[in-house]
Amino acid sequence: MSTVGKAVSLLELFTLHEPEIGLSDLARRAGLDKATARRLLMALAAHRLIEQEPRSRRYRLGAGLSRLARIRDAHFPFVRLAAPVIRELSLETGETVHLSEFSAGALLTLHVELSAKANRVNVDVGQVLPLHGTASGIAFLAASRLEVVSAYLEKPLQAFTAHTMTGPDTLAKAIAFAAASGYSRSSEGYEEGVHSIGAAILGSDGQPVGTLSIASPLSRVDDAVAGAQGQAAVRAARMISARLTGEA
Amino acid sequence: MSTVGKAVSLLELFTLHEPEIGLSDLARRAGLDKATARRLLMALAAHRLIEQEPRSRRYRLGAGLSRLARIRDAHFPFVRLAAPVIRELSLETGETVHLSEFSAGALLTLHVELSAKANRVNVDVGQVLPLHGTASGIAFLAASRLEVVSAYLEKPLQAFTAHTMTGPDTLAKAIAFAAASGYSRSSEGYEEGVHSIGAAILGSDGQPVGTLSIASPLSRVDDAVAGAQGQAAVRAARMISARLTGEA
DNA sequence: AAACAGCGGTTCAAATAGTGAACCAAATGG
DNA sequence: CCATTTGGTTCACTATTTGAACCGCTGTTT
Repeated sequence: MSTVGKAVSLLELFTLHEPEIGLSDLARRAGLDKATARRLLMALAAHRLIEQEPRSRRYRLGAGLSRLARIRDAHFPFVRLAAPVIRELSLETGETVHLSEFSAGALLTLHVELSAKANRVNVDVGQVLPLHGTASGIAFLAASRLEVVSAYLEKPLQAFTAHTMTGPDTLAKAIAFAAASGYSRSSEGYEEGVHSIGAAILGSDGQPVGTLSIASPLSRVDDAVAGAQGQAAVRAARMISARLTGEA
Repeated sequence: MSTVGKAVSLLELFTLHEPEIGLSDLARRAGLDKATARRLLMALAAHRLIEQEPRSRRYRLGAGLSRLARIRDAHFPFVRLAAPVIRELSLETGETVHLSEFSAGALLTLHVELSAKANRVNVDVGQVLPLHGTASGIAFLAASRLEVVSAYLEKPLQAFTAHTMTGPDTLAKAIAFAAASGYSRSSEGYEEGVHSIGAAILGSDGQPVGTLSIASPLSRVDDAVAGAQGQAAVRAARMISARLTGEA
C-alpha cells in the first residue's frame, strides 16, 4: 500500500466510540511499525489532520478535517439539498427517514428525521450501515455498476439478525426487485423488529452517491403500506438527485 | 517534505472559491510533478478523501472528509458547545459575533451569529482570517506561546487595509494589550469601516484553540462601548473554555 | 521496593516506495 | 486546422520509508 494510504488508514481507525487512540495501539491495528505510525502521525499533525492530547499523549482527529469538510460541503451540499426532502418524506409517511452517503464500502448516515410517533425507529447520525442487510444498501447495489456489485458479493457477508440476507442468490433477487421497482425492501435484515424501504440517490454521472431509507416498526407495515412507502421513497430520491445535478 | 505532507497539501489547495481543480493545475500549484500528483490523488481517492468528477475529470474533496469531520466534531464539540454562548453574546451586544478555530496558521470561521440590526457586519462561515490584522488573531497570538508568536511575526505580513498592523513593534504593543486585558481591539485592520473585539478560547492544555470576535460598524463604537464589549467577550470566551475542558 | 510490562518516542542501515522526464491520445481554442 | 494544453502512462533512478533494537518513563504486580 502507498504511504499515503497507510496514513489515511490511520485516520480511519478513529470512530465515534473510540475517538482517541494511543500510539502503540494505533500502530498495532494499522499493522504498522510504531516508528512508522509515529512518523505518519507527525506528518498528519503538521497539517492539523491529527492532534495529540498533550496530557495523555493520545491522538485524535484534527481541526483540519473540519475545515476541509466544510469546503466540500459548501460545494457538494448533499445534506443541505436533501434535508428538506427527507423531512417532508418523514412527515408524509409518519416514519423515521434517514439519508446516507456511500463512503469506503459502506453507507454513512448523514442526516435523520425522526418519526413523531412514540413507537418509532431511532437511527444515529454517523452510524455506518453495510450494503447487504439494509434496504439502503440493497437499493445502492441495485443502482451500482455490475462489477461493483459482484466485487462486493464475493466477500463473506456478516449476518446481523436471523433474517439478514447473506446468500448470493437471495441478494441477487432482492437487488433485481430494487432495480425493477426503484426501491428496495428489508424486514429485520439489520435489526429485529425494523422494516425498511430504501431508494438510491444518483449523482451527476448517473452513479449512486447515497440513499434514503424509511424505517418503520415491523408491526406498522403490510404490503400495501410498503408499496406506498416505496413510491414515496422513489419520488423523494429522484427529487434529491435532480437537485444534486442542478436539474431543479 | 514527506509524501504524506505532499498529499495533504494537495487537499489544501481546494478552497471555498475553487472547489474543483484539474490535474495539471493541482500539480503546478503544489510544486509536484504531474505523475506524482496523480499517484497521490489516486491514493487519496481510494479512501474517498478525493473524488473525481467523471465528466470534467477535475478533482474535488471527497465524502470521507465529511465522515472523519463528523467523528471529530462528535468528540471535540467546539462549535456545539460554543454556539449558545456566541448567540447570547450577540444578543447581549446587539452585534455580529463569530467563532473561529485555529488551523494551519490561520483562524477558520466556524460559526456566526449575525446582529439583528440593519447596519451590521456580515461574516461568512468558512472564511479564513489571518492572525495579524484581525482582533481574533491578535487575541490568539496573545494567548499563544512566545515561540509561536515570534515564528509568525518573522514572516512578511500582508496589509489588507491602510490600517492593517504589519510592523513588529505595533503588533507587539497590540499583543501586550490583549495579554494584559484579556481581549484585543482592532479598527479596520482587515476591512474598512469594521471594528472588532477579540478574545481567545483555551483548550484543556491551556493553549488557545480558537477565538470569538464581536464585529461592529465603526460608527457604533467608542472607547466606552469597546471596553464593555471587551469585558463581555472575555466572559463568553472563558465560559466556552470552561465547557470545553469539562469544568462547567 | 524490586521486578516487570507496557507506554511513547528515537535511531540508522537496509530496502522499498516515490519520483519525474519523456511520452501518448484526446480535448480545447485561436 | 494546427498549436497548445489537458489528463494520463511508463520506467530507470534515487530518495524516502521502514523496523528491529534501543531509550527513559509510568503504572502495576509480586
